[in-house]
Amino acid sequence: MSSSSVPRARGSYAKTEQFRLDVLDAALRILAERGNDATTLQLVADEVGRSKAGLLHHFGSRETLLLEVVRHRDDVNRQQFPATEDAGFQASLDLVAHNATVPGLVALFAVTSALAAADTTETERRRYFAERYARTRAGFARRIARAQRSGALRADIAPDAAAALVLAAMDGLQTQWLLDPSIDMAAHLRALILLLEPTNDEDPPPESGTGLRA
Amino acid sequence: MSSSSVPRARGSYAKTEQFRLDVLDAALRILAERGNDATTLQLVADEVGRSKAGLLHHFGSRETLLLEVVRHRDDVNRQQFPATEDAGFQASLDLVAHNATVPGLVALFAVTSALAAADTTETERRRYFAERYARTRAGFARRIARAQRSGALRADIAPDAAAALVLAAMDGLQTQWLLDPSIDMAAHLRALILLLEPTNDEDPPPESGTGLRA
DNA sequence: GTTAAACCCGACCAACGGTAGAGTTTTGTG
DNA sequence: CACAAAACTCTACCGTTGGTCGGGTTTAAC
Repeated sequence: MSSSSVPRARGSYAKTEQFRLDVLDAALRILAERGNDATTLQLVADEVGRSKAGLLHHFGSRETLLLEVVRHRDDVNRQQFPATEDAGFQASLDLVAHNATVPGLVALFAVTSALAAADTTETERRRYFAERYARTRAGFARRIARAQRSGALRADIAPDAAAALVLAAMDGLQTQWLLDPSIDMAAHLRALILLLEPTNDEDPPPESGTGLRA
Repeated sequence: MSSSSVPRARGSYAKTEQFRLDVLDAALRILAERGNDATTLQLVADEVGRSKAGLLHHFGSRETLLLEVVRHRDDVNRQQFPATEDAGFQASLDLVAHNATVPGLVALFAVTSALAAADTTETERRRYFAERYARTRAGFARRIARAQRSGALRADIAPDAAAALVLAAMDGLQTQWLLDPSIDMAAHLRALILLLEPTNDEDPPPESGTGLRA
């Protein structure tokens, strides 16, 4: 009775995983150089030598495919710039500095997060970004609260507010930088972090961590 | 020879201007409740009792129409929340508080500005937002510089950096708020402004202007 | 080796933004 | 007022797009 009537589930083929990665890679390349609207399923399919219908079989819809690209890049970034618990905002500053070398990727995130935020229904895209922002904010807030207790950051601002501000600044500066590449994202983010540090003509903190003054 | 062969130019019909405003109004309504992708020319045309081709005659393309919606709302906002030269950030705080009542409008701006920033070619949309951001930033920077000279704001941050940060925070907080309406945009923006003010346990500034402490 | 799930694609579809062209309305001018 | 032409408006049509469908092919578990 155990091996009848119930359709046994099976996994994917061996080469499927690699194929999916190839697609995400190709999609990212095309997105970066042609933009959101001009990135069609046909173009991506041609790039990987498959059919449009084949892509839809694996990803379900164009929107899901694009979201998977974002998700994958998030994973890569998270491995490359791990938010270590003690390094303050150094990881964030490194990430911002790195982002300044990959405008296509920054543009993809800007567009996708905006579309997610503008979704009127509860889509997978919206869920993903809502959870992503909440998680990032919580991580920032936790580290800020600790830094405040140790005296490394001024304590007259709520950790949640400071976390939301740092995250907002990173996002907003990206938009400004895309529109005008002379904007220095990392420098401006450092300026915000300096504002969060105690005024050092009254009680010098243990150490700064950013080593830039203005 | 003066009145021959040269086609004399003429203006629009009398009712055209009102029609264009009706279209922008209808488009904004549909955008707000259905989102960017679901807002089709046919829907807008039906809403104003005209044909799709009629709209294209007046606006040239869908993209231009959506940009005109943004441009018009910008004009309205600029009249309703004029950036008075002496009121510090009060006008910005009022605008942010007002925005918290019109999510559809906020979403439209978030999506359009992101798309503009992601445009790979030099589109009208991109030009508009680039100029808009540059102008806003310059206005902020000028008022911040003056406030620094008068001692109302701390002077250990470059006015350009502070201006970029305030603008970035306004943008970034909107995205966060759209994804999670429990985020208090105005409160967090006030928190940033407080960071920009001098630490008042050493040299009390003339007056605060925001009247909130945290 | 057999079976069924996973894969893959050509053909098709509805909806979209946009164009073409012909007819109608408005408006400046003689 | 007459009239010419710009401005307007629509129906019909087009190419592309994302997505579906059905049937063949490949892979993998037993």
